[in-house]
Amino acid sequence: MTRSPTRHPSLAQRLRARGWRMTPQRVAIVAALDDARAHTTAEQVHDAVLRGGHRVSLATVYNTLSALAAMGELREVHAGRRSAAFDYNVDPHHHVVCDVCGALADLDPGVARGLRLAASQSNGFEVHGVEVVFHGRCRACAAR
Amino acid sequence: MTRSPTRHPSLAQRLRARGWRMTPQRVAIVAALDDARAHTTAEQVHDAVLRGGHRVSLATVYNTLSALAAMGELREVHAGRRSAAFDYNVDPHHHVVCDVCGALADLDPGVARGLRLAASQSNGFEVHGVEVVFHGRCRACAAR
DNA sequence: CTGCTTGCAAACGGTTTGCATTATT
DNA sequence: AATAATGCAAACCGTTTGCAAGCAG
Repeated sequence: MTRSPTRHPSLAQRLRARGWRMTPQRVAIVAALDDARAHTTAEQVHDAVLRGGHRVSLATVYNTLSALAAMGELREVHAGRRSAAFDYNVDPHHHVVCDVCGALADLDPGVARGLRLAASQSNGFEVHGVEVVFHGRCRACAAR
Repeated sequence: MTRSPTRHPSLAQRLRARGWRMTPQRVAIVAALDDARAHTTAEQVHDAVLRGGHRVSLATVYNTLSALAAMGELREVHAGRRSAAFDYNVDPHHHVVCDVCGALADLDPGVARGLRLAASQSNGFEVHGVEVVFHGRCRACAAR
């Protein structure tokens, strides 16, 4: 089969290809992200790394996640007043966030399809992205 | 002309009607809000009050704006990582925010009309509100 | 006179940074 | 060896809070 040798399927490989030094800390952080494959905060990633038996400072987790977000390997989501979430899924989609417990869930990607165009016509604004966050109560919190 | 005596057109009057003690600090804050009639941060309101020759602590501004938001007289908007904005316009509408200078502008209220229903069908989620924030660069920042 | 409101200053929580040390390439 | 990444602790910034003093109703 013909496969371009410059394609790197895993996150770790893509980072290596970008010239990233793959320190044990970065390996552990990337492993935690691959394992979760979901919205995670810096603290959650840090906890997961520690639980895995590795010692990484929270500052390094923050720096690493921010760098990954800056290069488009993660998407940073600021939902409400709580801490930032880093989304493993970088495809365009939106979220619902629970006002009570802060839970973050995905919304159908078909929703809000025509919105981007509409925004670009607003005040000569140059649109880079859209953050659509519905807030309310998740099923669990609404039940009690 | 027939006008109900229980209707209070001004913000100050509505607050009085709710039993709020109209201290000089609150009068000054409300005056600043009425004057701006726009998105303002706590700091901006504080500055405006000081410029008007009144002495109000920043803590009081924060407490007052939060209370007004809690009673629906302002809408709190969290756009991106910057500080919260308090929106004088509480009617449903959305925003565009500049990644460079943080400027916040309104978006056509017709946009995103069907979104709320869609969200309410997501995971049994009970929707209280929607924050739709487009980000990118405003005309001024895109020009330089 | 009652108790809500204020101001201060300190605490707070998430995040970033300066700098000396360490480790990858 | 050269250079990039780490850890620590302190700084940071927006926001909140505890408590004594003040003032509106």
